Amino acid sequence: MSYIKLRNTKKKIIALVDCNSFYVSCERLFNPILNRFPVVVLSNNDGCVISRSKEAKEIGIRMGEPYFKVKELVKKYNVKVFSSNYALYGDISRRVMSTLKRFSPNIEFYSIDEAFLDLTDLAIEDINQYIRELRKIILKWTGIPVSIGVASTKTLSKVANHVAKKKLLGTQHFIGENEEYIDCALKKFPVGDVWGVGRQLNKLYQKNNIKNAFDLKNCDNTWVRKNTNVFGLKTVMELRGISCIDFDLEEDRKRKNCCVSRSFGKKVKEFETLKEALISHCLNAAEKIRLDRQIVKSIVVFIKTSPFDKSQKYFSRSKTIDLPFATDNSLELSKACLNALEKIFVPGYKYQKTGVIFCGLSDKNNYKTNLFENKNIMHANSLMKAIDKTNFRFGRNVITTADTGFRNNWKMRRNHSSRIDTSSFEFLPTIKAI
DNA sequence: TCTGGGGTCCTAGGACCC
DNA sequence: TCTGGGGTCCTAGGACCC
Repeated sequence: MSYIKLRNTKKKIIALVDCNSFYVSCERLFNPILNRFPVVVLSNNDGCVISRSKEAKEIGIRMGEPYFKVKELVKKYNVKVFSSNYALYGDISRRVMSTLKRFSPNIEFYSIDEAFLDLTDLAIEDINQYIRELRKIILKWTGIPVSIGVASTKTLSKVANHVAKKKLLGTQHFIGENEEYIDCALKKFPVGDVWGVGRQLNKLYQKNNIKNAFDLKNCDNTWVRKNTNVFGLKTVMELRGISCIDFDLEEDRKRKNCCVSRSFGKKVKEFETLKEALISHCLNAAEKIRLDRQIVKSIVVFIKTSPFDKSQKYFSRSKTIDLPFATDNSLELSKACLNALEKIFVPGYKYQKTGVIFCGLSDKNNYKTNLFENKNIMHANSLMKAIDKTNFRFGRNVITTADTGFRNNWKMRRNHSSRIDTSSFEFLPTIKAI
């Protein structure tokens, strides 16, 4: 029985390059004194720990843990704490990725701190030496330490990468090794840590006595397909060394959806404040899609209370609005958002979050204008261009609509920002020549 | 007091049609 | 008027990732 089409039986050589404690490494790059301390970076709103230095991991700070729960540890061990600075991390990420691109044209930018490289067709004599060299060059050129795992499939290269990190080797490869060597690593690898196995699948596998990656590799195909989905089976095949998760090589891949949402700094009850936050998110999303030259035909607006708040019943509601014409016009979009919010707002709740999702984005260039569309569309286009240009030059939200308000009493907490800005001269390091 | 945000993909189930 | 099977398309919700 064959569920999955196998395109190419030739064994591949796939490297996964992953930046170590990426956000922490970025902060340390501009402030080397931090190398002497445990460091953590917090999520938006200073909510959870999302990046930890090696030392922070060692004293027992867990990934994703709420900040207020680790404050004791932070104090005790003098941990340096930072609010996230995505502009900085994005910039450093681009430096790392453009360095990697020199090494293989077949590269998939998988996330802000990870990339897959297809090395199959390169003439590499000694793979081990090659990836060690690669690691050294990235550190030298960008200042960011990385780990590299190499194997014949993406899933196995993820395993190799974990092993490299855990053993503090920096690199680990499964290419050219015999089956027993790989199996030995898989036996020590908890099934819940396998790429593609989340909380639910882990629960299912544990219940069926599938404890590690080796157990999963040897599962019966029919059982896996019946009890999970096609992804589940692809993962199993990949553990066997059969590549079935393709590379996405599209470099300027455009997003299909665009979501902007934030938790509030403190809970919000009034419609007015919800409105101000929502419109502000809507304007940010609109600016994002204009930057990508995309337009949107349908939007979802949502409001919700905190699932952790025991003082009230959890409440969450959303509304989808289909626009008469696809657009990137901030004014049209905020009008639609407001309309949706009015329909879903229920007074009496302490809200934690609101947001907007632009769904099914399409390319503005391919869009044919409609006979019934507003004749003022050209004017609207130049207005949006003028707003975007001004905001780019003088800072975000210099020009905005009155609906976003002036009180800003919904804004998130950001008490530990390093405020590093790579486009500012102020942050250039000073070198003393003696 | 304080628990992130932004994506992608899959599936089940409903609506609709022949 | 009632009944059945099978196909397609759409959508909401869930699972997963970093």
